[in-house]
Amino acid sequence: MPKVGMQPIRRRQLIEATLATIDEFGLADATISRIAKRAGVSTGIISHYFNGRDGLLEATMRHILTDLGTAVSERRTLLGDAPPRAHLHAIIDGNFDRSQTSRSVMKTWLAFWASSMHHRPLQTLQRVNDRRLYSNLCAQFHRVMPKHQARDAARGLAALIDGLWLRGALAPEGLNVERARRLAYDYVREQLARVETPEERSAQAAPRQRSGAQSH
Amino acid sequence: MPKVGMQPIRRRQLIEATLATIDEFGLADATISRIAKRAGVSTGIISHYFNGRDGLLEATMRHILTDLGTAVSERRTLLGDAPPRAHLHAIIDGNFDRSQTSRSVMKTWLAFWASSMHHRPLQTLQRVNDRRLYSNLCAQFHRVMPKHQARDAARGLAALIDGLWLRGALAPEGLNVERARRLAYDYVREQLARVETPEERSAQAAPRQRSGAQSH
DNA sequence: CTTTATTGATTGACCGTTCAATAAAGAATT
DNA sequence: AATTCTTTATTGAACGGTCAATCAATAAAG
Repeated sequence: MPKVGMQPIRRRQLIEATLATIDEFGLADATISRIAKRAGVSTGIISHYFNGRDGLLEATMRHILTDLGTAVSERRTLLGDAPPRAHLHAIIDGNFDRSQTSRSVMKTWLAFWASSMHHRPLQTLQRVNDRRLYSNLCAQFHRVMPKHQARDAARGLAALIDGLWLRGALAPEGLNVERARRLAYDYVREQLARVETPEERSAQAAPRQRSGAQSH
Repeated sequence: MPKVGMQPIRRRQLIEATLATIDEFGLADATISRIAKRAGVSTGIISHYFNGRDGLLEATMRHILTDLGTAVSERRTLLGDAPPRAHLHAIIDGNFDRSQTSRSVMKTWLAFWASSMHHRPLQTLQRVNDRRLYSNLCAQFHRVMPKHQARDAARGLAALIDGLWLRGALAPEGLNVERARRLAYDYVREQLARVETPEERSAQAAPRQRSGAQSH
């Protein structure tokens, strides 16, 4: 066997260079020649390891998504069957993990969001991720409130997270992670406090869950 | 004077064609030849009326922003000094106005957001708009709560609006305008209800009710 | 006639991909 | 230990294609 083991090294280098290049020039002007130069390799190597520019971009998005998934599940596995609030906080914290809140990653995310509307492979990745966030949130809220209410709480929280994140990416001062988390926590608190609000309570009287009363 | 008065007609045509083309192909592939073909004119006309592609894109973003501003202020001028809740609802409604929730406009918005990170003229427009939304919200919340609390309420609501809007643009089923407005209304209600929460009350003293008794 | 409106072929720049050629690292052989 | 040998790694010039901008020429309205 000859010179081997370069693949994982080059892939990491190139994905890193892609993030930096998108950060500096934007997705449209992140040409393979710029990316290759930043990674310190020739352009041909990109096609060799990623089947061209599109493959590299897709791999870059996959990389960020994997980091996000890890950031969330690392926090949640520690929790076991902790109360919903703890899991919701863990999901929030994962979404605002350091790996997701650097300038280059936020910019790349936003670029991919826009691009995913017209690019099938990216669209698939983005939708899988969206649904995962939503259904994780929904499952936790559903532990303490009826399904229709849990759905709305999840929709609201998912939108709030994405919105904080989006505004952080666009704001000149960047994202204030601590404040973003606090605002999301507040939203969780309000939603959980509404569990037994007068309008919702009128139907039943179970102290913890209302497992019998889920009509749409 | 010879043949005159084409400018406003062509400008409207071309902006409309730009929105449709971005909707269909995405910003990166919205070439002047595609836009011109859709508008039924030649490519040269774009440079003639907009000083090139960038000018057309900037004018398109300006056009959407103007519509947004109109949608909001039309609703608010009717209100006079109505209570904060009414103004906040008007701002929400304006942001979810029909002119802002069509597929092509939402897609274009998202594309411009991403692009504005690397393109000065778009960045300026986008930031002016961001600040306008934030400070409008802030001013209304501040009428019934201390400034620091109003700021957080405004930050949260702004993020929620943008997030709902973003997720609507990306979701396969599109944006459910009614539901988005309801979720935003709910957020407003919760924030206004917190006006006299124990933690916040220690400094102030205004007559209000406790424990979730809101009027519509 | 004069000015505005409009065309569309041309031009120059740049981009992604390809591929023949070269380098380098281990394995096999001597 | 020196030598081929073989496979992977890597280069970068060449190619075909596309795009935005330009501009000389034409059309049309007063």
